[in-house]
Amino acid sequence: MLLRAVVRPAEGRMMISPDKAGLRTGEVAEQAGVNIQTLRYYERRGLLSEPTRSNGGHRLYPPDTVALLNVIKAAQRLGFTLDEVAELLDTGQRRHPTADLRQRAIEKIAEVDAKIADLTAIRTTLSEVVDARCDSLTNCTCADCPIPFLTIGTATHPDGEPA
Amino acid sequence: MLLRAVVRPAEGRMMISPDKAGLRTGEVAEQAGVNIQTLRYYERRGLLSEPTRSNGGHRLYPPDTVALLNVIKAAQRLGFTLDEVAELLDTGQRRHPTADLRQRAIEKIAEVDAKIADLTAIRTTLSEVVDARCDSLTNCTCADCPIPFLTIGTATHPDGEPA
DNA sequence: TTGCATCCGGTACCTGGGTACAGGCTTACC
DNA sequence: GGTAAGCCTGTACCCAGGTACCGGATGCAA
Repeated sequence: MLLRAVVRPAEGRMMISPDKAGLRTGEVAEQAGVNIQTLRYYERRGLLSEPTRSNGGHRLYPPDTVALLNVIKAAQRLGFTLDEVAELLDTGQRRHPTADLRQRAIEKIAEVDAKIADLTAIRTTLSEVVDARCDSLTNCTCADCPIPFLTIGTATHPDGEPA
Repeated sequence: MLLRAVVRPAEGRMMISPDKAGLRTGEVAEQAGVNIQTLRYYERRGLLSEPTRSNGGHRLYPPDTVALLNVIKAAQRLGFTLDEVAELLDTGQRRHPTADLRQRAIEKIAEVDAKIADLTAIRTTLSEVVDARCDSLTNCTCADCPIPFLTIGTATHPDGEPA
């Protein structure tokens, strides 16, 4: 397992989990910076597998859960939906996933490249705007106006799916 | 006005708008690849200004509306919310917007740079996955596994706002 | 002037990604 | 054993960004 979470020693008396038992929802939520409800939401969505439980039914998470949540958050910020993340994680846990994982990775690279290209284009435009050559988004009076970044971006969703 | 829409001659008998009157909702929607409802939604949201009307109350859009919709769609794909787009467009139409527009552009550049950095990081990871060095997202057995792209991405939303 | 496509406003609904709340049970320290 | 923090399930709600549907009015060509 490569996702090694940094499990800090618990601080308050309430937050100390018994040795070896696992992290409680509050601990995981705090360390990962997410809401407790979000943990259960992710469990429902299949992003987190069902953790073990205490005798009383409280969830006890393995310590690498925090790192996993960071993976999820990073992937989300990069434009992957929760379904895609779930799928990727699921794929990553199967027996001989190599070919499948590779294929998904190849597809994702194309998407990522398209996004980078779009962002780079708009970044260029923004820079030129900052360089005071533009005074308006729609009524710019400057000569060789950079604003029509309109033409970019059509590659991000090549299949025509809405953004 | 720099947004020059390519106004194709109308094709069917139903879709011919009277000369000079402007484009009808259906024409705009079709040419821009959006739903008619979306046009009215954007109008409510302030992204499209209220078009002129026929005597009977039907909307008649200026021809550059199609190009404007392409701007909106491009900006959206790049992670701008409709509110942000509306604000930018609005700013662009004011009397002396230069300083304001520049400031917004500067702020956006930082965001865009962060996103590009994130995407570049994940792209690298994906490439390495494709290079067959990884067989799993969460249980990879390869030596110097690239998968913890977990650490990236925290710069995209520096103010802690959710993704 | 009829007939059909299109458009109108209004309202309700949908998906994705969460959050909040209620009412009750556990945990853990004293 | 008492007590407060924390957790449980279930359900409802929120926001963004659209979409769908309704009953009725318009546009326009034949």
